[in-house]
Amino acid sequence: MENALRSERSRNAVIQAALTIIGRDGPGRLTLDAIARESGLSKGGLTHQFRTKGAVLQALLEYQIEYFAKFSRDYLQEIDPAQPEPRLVSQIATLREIAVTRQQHSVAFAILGALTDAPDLLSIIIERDTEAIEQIKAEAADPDLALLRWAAARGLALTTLFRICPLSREDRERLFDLLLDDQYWQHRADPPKPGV
Amino acid sequence: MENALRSERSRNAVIQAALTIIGRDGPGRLTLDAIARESGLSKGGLTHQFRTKGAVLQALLEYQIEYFAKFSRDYLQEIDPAQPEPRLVSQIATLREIAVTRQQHSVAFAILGALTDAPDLLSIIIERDTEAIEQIKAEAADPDLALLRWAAARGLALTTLFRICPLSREDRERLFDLLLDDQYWQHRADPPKPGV
DNA sequence: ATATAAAAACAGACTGGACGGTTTGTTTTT
DNA sequence: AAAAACAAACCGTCCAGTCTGTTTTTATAT
Repeated sequence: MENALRSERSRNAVIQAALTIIGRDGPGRLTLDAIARESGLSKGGLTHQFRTKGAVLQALLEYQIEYFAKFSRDYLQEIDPAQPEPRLVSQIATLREIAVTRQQHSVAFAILGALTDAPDLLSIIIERDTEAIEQIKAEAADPDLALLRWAAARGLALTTLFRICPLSREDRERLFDLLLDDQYWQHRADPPKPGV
Repeated sequence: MENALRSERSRNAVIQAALTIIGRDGPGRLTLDAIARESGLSKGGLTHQFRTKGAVLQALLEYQIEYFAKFSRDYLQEIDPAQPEPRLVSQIATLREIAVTRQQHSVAFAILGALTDAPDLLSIIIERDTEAIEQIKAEAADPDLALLRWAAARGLALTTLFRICPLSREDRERLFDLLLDDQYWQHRADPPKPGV
C-alpha cells in the first residue's frame, strides 16, 4: 500500500477510535494507550502519526468542525432562495444539529478537558465563527437582531452540550424553530432609521 | 479556637487558595498538594476537610454559584419597580457580570475539566437555572421571547467564558445592553392572541 | 475547677498507579 | 540503501489518596 494512503488510514482509525472511546468510556478514559488499543495500531504507530496527545485532540476537533461546516454548507445549498438571511439560518440550523446530536456532548468535554495544556486549541473555532459572523452581519437588515438570534442559538447549543440546559427538549426545539423563523422576526426588526 | 470556626477558616482558606492557583498558574496546576501549600494547610489537614479533590471542586463551584446568586438578588432588589420583567433582567445582568469578570474564565475551565470524573457536579447549576426559568416564564408577557433573551445572554456568557466568542467587546456590550432594554423588546413581543 | 479520655483538626511522609512520551528494534515502502 | 511506518517494552513524572503520628479541642467524671 502507498505510504500516503497508509498514513491516512491510520490517522482515520485513530480519530474513529478516539470517538468510540469517548462515547463508550467517557472522555476521562481517552488515553494514548487506549487509543492505540482501540485503533488496532501500536503505541509506536500512533505516536508516529501524532507526536503528542494534543495533536490527536486537535485532529479530533478539526474533524468535528469540518463535519459541521459541511452540514452548514449543504444546508445553505438547499435553502429557499427567497430566504432573506440564508447564512444566519444555516448557522442556526447547524447549532441545532450540534445540540441534538447525541455523541457530541462528551466530545466537547474531551476537548475542553485538554484545553488545560493547549489553551489555543479553540482558536480555530473563533476563526470559523468570525467569518460566519461577518457574513451574517453583512446580509442582515438588522445586524444586531441577527447577532442576538445567533447568540441565542449558541446559548441553547452550548448549554445542551454541557448538559446544563434547564429547558425541556420541547422548549428547546420550539425555540430553535422560532430562531429559524423569519416571519417571527421580520416585523420585529428595527425599521430602517429615517435619515436625519 | 472553636472547632467549627477552625474548620470554616480552613475550608475558606482552601477555596481562596484554589482560586489563587487557578488565576495565577492555570487550572492545570490545581493539585491537592498545591492547594495545601497555598492555603498554609498540610495535606493531611486539607484531606481532613475535603476527602477528595472532587469535594474541593464542588465547594469551589458552590462558592461561585452563591456569589452570583447574591449578585442577582442584589440586582433584583435595586431594580426599578416599574420594570416589567425584573427576574429576566436580573438574570441577564448577572450573565453579563459573569462574562465580564476576568477571573471566572479559568475557574470555569477548572470545573469543566474536573467534570470528567464527576459528571453530575453541574446538576446544581441546572437546579438553580430551572427555578430562574420558571420565574422568568411566569412573569413574561411573551414567555418564548423571554426565554430567547435568556438564551442569548447565556450564549454570550458561555462563549466569552470559554474564549470562543467571535464578537468584539463592544459588540458584546451593545448586545447585552439590548438584551436588558425592555423598550427594545416591548413592541417585539407577540401581542396576546385574541380569544378564539 | 481538674483530670482524663475521646474526638476533631492537623502534619507530613509514603504509595500505587496511571499516563504521556521515549527508545530500540522490525517491517514495509520508496 | 534510505526513509517511512509500525511494534512494544520502558521510563519518569505527576498526583490523588493513604497512613501514621501529633496537637488542639471537647466531653465527661470526679
